[in-house]
Amino acid sequence: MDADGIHGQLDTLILATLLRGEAHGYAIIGALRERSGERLDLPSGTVYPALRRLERAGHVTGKWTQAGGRRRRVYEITDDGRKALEKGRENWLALRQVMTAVLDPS
Amino acid sequence: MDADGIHGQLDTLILATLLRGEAHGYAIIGALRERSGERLDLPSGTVYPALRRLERAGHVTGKWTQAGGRRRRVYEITDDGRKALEKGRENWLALRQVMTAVLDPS
DNA sequence: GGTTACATGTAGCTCGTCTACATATCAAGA
DNA sequence: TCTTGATATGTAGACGAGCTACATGTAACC
Repeated sequence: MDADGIHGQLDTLILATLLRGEAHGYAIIGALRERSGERLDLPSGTVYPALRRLERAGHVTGKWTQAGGRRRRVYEITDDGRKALEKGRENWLALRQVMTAVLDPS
Repeated sequence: MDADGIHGQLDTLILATLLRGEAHGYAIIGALRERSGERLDLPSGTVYPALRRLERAGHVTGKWTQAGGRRRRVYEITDDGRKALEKGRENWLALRQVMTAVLDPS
Protein backbone atom coordinates (compact mmCIF):
# COMPACT_ATOMS: atom_id res chain seq x y z
CA MET A 1 0.00 0.00 0.00
CA ASP A 2 1.32 3.39 -0.94
CA ALA A 3 0.49 6.56 0.88
CA ASP A 4 -2.91 7.17 -0.63
CA GLY A 5 -5.56 5.34 1.25
CA ILE A 6 -4.38 6.37 4.68
CA HIS A 7 -6.42 9.55 4.37
CA GLY A 8 -6.81 11.26 7.67
CA GLN A 9 -5.04 8.54 9.63
CA LEU A 10 -1.49 9.74 9.11
CA ASP A 11 -1.34 11.75 12.31
CA THR A 12 -2.77 8.88 14.31
CA LEU A 13 -0.24 6.46 12.83
CA ILE A 14 2.68 8.77 13.62
CA LEU A 15 1.51 9.51 17.16
CA ALA A 16 0.95 5.82 17.83
CA THR A 17 4.50 5.15 16.67
CA LEU A 18 5.90 7.85 18.95
CA LEU A 19 4.01 6.36 21.88
CA ARG A 20 6.70 3.68 22.04
CA GLY A 21 9.45 6.22 22.39
CA GLU A 22 10.92 9.21 20.67
CA ALA A 23 12.07 8.80 17.09
CA HIS A 24 13.21 10.81 14.09
CA GLY A 25 11.34 10.99 10.79
CA TYR A 26 13.29 8.39 8.91
CA ALA A 27 12.97 5.96 11.81
CA ILE A 28 9.23 6.54 11.93
CA ILE A 29 8.93 5.67 8.26
CA GLY A 30 10.90 2.49 8.90
CA ALA A 31 8.92 1.59 12.00
CA LEU A 32 5.62 1.97 10.16
CA ARG A 33 6.94 -0.11 7.29
CA GLU A 34 8.04 -2.83 9.67
CA ARG A 35 4.99 -2.88 11.92
CA SER A 36 2.68 -2.95 8.90
CA GLY A 37 4.45 -6.00 7.54
CA GLU A 38 6.03 -4.00 4.70
CA ARG A 39 2.58 -2.93 3.57
CA LEU A 40 2.98 0.75 4.30
CA ASP A 41 5.81 2.69 2.72
CA LEU A 42 5.33 6.40 3.22
CA PRO A 43 7.26 8.95 1.14
CA SER A 44 9.36 11.50 3.00
CA GLY A 45 7.37 14.30 1.41
CA THR A 46 4.36 13.03 3.32
CA VAL A 47 5.94 12.33 6.71
CA TYR A 48 8.17 15.35 7.26
CA PRO A 49 5.48 17.95 6.62
CA ALA A 50 3.18 15.92 8.86
CA LEU A 51 5.73 16.05 11.68
CA ARG A 52 6.01 19.80 11.30
CA ARG A 53 2.23 20.09 11.40
CA LEU A 54 2.14 18.00 14.56
CA GLU A 55 4.86 20.13 16.11
CA ARG A 56 3.03 23.35 15.23
CA ALA A 57 -0.10 21.86 16.79
CA GLY A 58 1.80 21.02 19.96
CA HIS A 59 1.26 17.28 19.64
CA VAL A 60 4.99 16.55 19.43
CA THR A 61 8.19 18.32 20.33
CA GLY A 62 11.29 18.10 18.18
CA LYS A 63 14.97 18.52 18.97
CA TRP A 64 18.08 18.27 16.85
CA THR A 65 20.57 15.56 17.65
CA GLN A 66 23.74 14.29 16.08
CA ALA A 67 24.41 10.65 15.25
CA GLY A 68 27.74 10.00 13.57
CA GLY A 69 27.83 13.22 11.61
CA ARG A 70 24.20 12.87 10.61
CA ARG A 71 21.82 15.42 11.99
CA ARG A 72 18.52 14.09 13.16
CA ARG A 73 15.37 15.75 14.37
CA VAL A 74 14.03 13.55 17.12
CA TYR A 75 10.38 13.89 18.03
CA GLU A 76 8.63 13.10 21.26
CA ILE A 77 4.90 12.94 21.88
CA THR A 78 3.43 15.51 24.29
CA ASP A 79 0.48 15.23 26.66
CA ASP A 80 -1.62 17.05 24.10
CA GLY A 81 -0.38 14.55 21.57
CA ARG A 82 -1.55 11.67 23.75
CA LYS A 83 -4.99 13.23 23.96
CA ALA A 84 -5.03 13.74 20.20
CA LEU A 85 -4.00 10.13 19.71
CA GLU A 86 -6.82 8.95 21.94
CA LYS A 87 -9.27 11.00 19.93
CA GLY A 88 -7.79 9.69 16.70
CA ARG A 89 -8.19 6.16 17.97
CA GLU A 90 -11.82 6.79 18.83
CA ASN A 91 -12.47 8.32 15.43
CA TRP A 92 -10.86 5.32 13.84
CA LEU A 93 -13.04 2.90 15.78
CA ALA A 94 -16.15 4.88 14.79
CA LEU A 95 -15.14 4.82 11.13
CA ARG A 96 -14.44 1.13 11.41
CA GLN A 97 -17.90 0.46 12.80
CA VAL A 98 -19.56 2.50 10.08
CA MET A 99 -17.56 0.87 7.30
CA THR A 100 -18.28 -2.59 8.64
CA ALA A 101 -21.99 -1.86 8.92
CA VAL A 102 -22.19 -0.55 5.36
CA LEU A 103 -19.82 -2.94 3.61
CA ASP A 104 -20.78 -6.17 5.29
CA PRO A 105 -24.20 -7.47 4.32
CA SER A 106 -26.22 -8.19 7.43
CA MET B 1 -19.89 11.00 13.69
CA ASP B 2 -20.00 13.92 11.35
CA ALA B 3 -18.55 13.86 7.91
CA ASP B 4 -14.93 14.39 8.83
CA GLY B 5 -13.27 11.14 9.61
CA ILE B 6 -14.59 9.29 6.59
CA HIS B 7 -11.61 10.54 4.60
CA GLY B 8 -11.23 8.71 1.36
CA GLN B 9 -14.02 6.26 2.10
CA LEU B 10 -16.93 8.35 0.86
CA ASP B 11 -16.97 6.87 -2.63
CA THR B 12 -16.80 3.36 -1.26
CA LEU B 13 -19.68 4.04 1.12
CA ILE B 14 -21.85 5.47 -1.65
CA LEU B 15 -21.07 2.68 -4.10
CA ALA B 16 -21.75 0.04 -1.44
CA THR B 17 -25.13 1.66 -0.82
CA LEU B 18 -25.98 1.65 -4.52
CA LEU B 19 -25.09 -2.02 -4.72
CA ARG B 20 -28.46 -2.75 -3.11
CA GLY B 21 -30.33 -0.89 -5.79
CA GLU B 22 -30.56 2.48 -7.43
CA ALA B 23 -31.21 5.48 -5.23
CA HIS B 24 -31.23 9.27 -5.27
CA GLY B 25 -28.92 11.44 -3.21
CA TYR B 26 -31.24 12.19 -0.36
CA ALA B 27 -32.13 8.52 -0.03
CA ILE B 28 -28.44 7.59 0.03
CA ILE B 29 -27.86 9.99 2.90
CA GLY B 30 -30.78 8.41 4.77
CA ALA B 31 -29.65 4.87 4.01
CA LEU B 32 -26.16 5.57 5.31
CA ARG B 33 -27.57 7.17 8.42
CA GLU B 34 -29.80 4.18 9.04
CA ARG B 35 -27.26 1.46 8.28
CA SER B 36 -24.66 3.15 10.44
CA GLY B 37 -27.04 3.19 13.40
CA GLU B 38 -27.50 6.98 13.19
CA ARG B 39 -23.77 7.41 13.54
CA LEU B 40 -23.13 8.84 10.10
CA ASP B 41 -25.00 11.95 8.99
CA LEU B 42 -23.49 13.34 5.82
CA PRO B 43 -24.23 16.89 4.67
CA SER B 44 -25.69 17.37 1.21
CA GLY B 45 -22.74 19.50 0.25
CA THR B 46 -20.60 16.42 0.63
CA VAL B 47 -22.79 13.82 -1.03
CA TYR B 48 -24.09 15.62 -4.11
CA PRO B 49 -20.67 16.70 -5.38
CA ALA B 50 -19.45 13.16 -4.70
CA LEU B 51 -22.24 11.71 -6.84
CA ARG B 52 -21.30 14.06 -9.67
CA ARG B 53 -17.68 13.01 -9.33
CA LEU B 54 -18.71 9.37 -9.48
CA GLU B 55 -20.86 10.04 -12.52
CA ARG B 56 -18.03 11.88 -14.28
CA ALA B 57 -15.77 8.93 -13.49
CA GLY B 58 -18.29 6.50 -14.98
CA HIS B 59 -18.87 4.64 -11.71
CA VAL B 60 -22.56 5.54 -11.61
CA THR B 61 -25.18 6.69 -14.08
CA GLY B 62 -27.84 9.21 -13.17
CA LYS B 63 -31.28 9.89 -14.57
CA TRP B 64 -33.96 12.39 -13.65
CA THR B 65 -37.25 11.06 -12.36
CA GLN B 66 -40.39 12.60 -10.96
CA ALA B 67 -41.99 11.54 -7.66
CA GLY B 68 -45.07 13.50 -6.72
CA GLY B 69 -43.91 16.80 -8.14
CA ARG B 70 -40.43 16.35 -6.70
CA ARG B 71 -37.63 15.89 -9.13
CA ARG B 72 -35.08 13.30 -8.22
CA ARG B 73 -31.80 12.28 -9.74
CA VAL B 74 -31.64 8.53 -9.36
CA TYR B 75 -28.22 6.88 -9.55
CA GLU B 76 -27.30 3.35 -10.52
CA ILE B 77 -23.95 1.66 -10.13
CA THR B 78 -22.15 0.65 -13.33
CA ASP B 79 -19.83 -2.27 -14.01
CA ASP B 80 -16.91 0.10 -13.65
CA GLY B 81 -18.45 1.19 -10.39
CA ARG B 82 -18.54 -2.39 -9.16
CA LYS B 83 -14.88 -2.77 -9.96
CA ALA B 84 -14.12 0.49 -8.20
CA LEU B 85 -16.09 -0.68 -5.19
CA GLU B 86 -14.14 -3.91 -5.08
CA LYS B 87 -10.92 -1.95 -5.18
CA GLY B 88 -12.22 0.39 -2.50
CA ARG B 89 -13.06 -2.59 -0.33
CA GLU B 90 -9.57 -4.02 -0.75
CA ASN B 91 -8.00 -0.66 0.08
CA TRP B 92 -10.17 -0.47 3.15
CA LEU B 93 -9.12 -3.91 4.31
CA ALA B 94 -5.46 -3.02 3.77
CA LEU B 95 -5.86 0.18 5.78
CA ARG B 96 -7.65 -1.74 8.47
CA GLN B 97 -4.80 -4.23 8.74
CA VAL B 98 -2.21 -1.47 8.92
CA MET B 99 -4.15 0.51 11.52
CA THR B 100 -4.71 -2.58 13.62
CA ALA B 101 -1.05 -3.53 13.45
CA VAL B 102 0.10 -0.07 14.49
CA LEU B 103 -2.56 0.81 17.05
CA ASP B 104 -2.85 -2.50 18.84
CA PRO B 105 0.19 -3.41 20.89
CA SER B 106 1.30 -6.90 20.00
C1' DG C 1 -50.08 30.19 7.21
C1' DG C 2 -45.93 28.48 9.05
C1' DT C 3 -42.87 24.87 9.93
C1' DT C 4 -40.70 20.64 8.92
C1' DA C 5 -39.27 17.04 5.79
C1' DC C 6 -38.02 16.25 1.15
C1' DA C 7 -34.72 17.23 -2.58
C1' DT C 8 -30.80 19.21 -5.26
C1' DG C 9 -27.28 22.00 -5.86
C1' DT C 10 -23.28 25.94 -5.93
C1' DA C 11 -19.45 28.96 -4.10
C1' DG C 12 -15.54 29.50 -1.68
C1' DC C 13 -12.34 27.64 1.28
C1' DT C 14 -9.04 24.75 3.85
C1' DC C 15 -5.92 21.31 4.29
C1' DG C 16 -3.90 16.79 3.60
C1' DT C 17 -1.30 14.33 0.53
C1' DC C 18 1.24 13.73 -3.78
C1' DT C 19 5.19 14.15 -7.01
C1' DA C 20 9.43 15.81 -7.88
C1' DC C 21 13.31 17.89 -6.59
C1' DA C 22 17.41 19.40 -3.58
C1' DT C 23 20.95 18.44 -0.26
C1' DA C 24 24.30 16.03 2.62
C1' DT C 25 26.65 12.11 5.19
C1' DC C 26 28.26 7.41 5.60
C1' DA C 27 29.20 2.49 4.40
C1' DA C 28 30.23 -0.99 1.18
C1' DG C 29 31.87 -2.74 -2.86
C1' DA C 30 34.14 -2.56 -7.47
C1' DT D 1 39.37 5.73 -5.47
C1' DC D 2 35.03 6.10 -7.23
C1' DT D 3 30.45 5.11 -7.22
C1' DT D 4 26.31 3.46 -5.54
C1' DG D 5 22.87 2.87 -2.10
C1' DA D 6 21.18 3.59 2.46
C1' DT D 7 20.55 7.17 5.83
C1' DA D 8 18.43 11.66 6.73
C1' DT D 9 15.72 16.03 6.11
C1' DG D 10 13.40 19.07 3.73
C1' DT D 11 10.84 22.44 0.02
C1' DA D 12 7.84 23.75 -4.06
C1' DG D 13 3.94 23.38 -6.50
C1' DA D 14 -0.20 21.23 -7.41
C1' DC D 15 -4.45 18.61 -6.88
C1' DG D 16 -8.61 17.22 -5.07
C1' DA D 17 -11.69 15.78 -1.33
C1' DG D 18 -14.60 17.33 1.94
C1' DC D 19 -16.35 21.37 4.70
C1' DT D 20 -19.52 25.33 5.69
C1' DA D 21 -22.84 28.24 4.26
C1' DC D 22 -25.98 29.51 1.18
C1' DA D 23 -29.76 29.18 -2.43
C1' DT D 24 -33.90 27.17 -4.32
C1' DG D 25 -38.20 24.79 -4.60
C1' DT D 26 -42.07 21.22 -3.47
C1' DA D 27 -45.01 18.47 -0.33
C1' DA D 28 -47.07 17.29 4.03
C1' DC D 29 -48.70 18.46 8.43
C1' DC D 30 -50.56 21.12 12.22
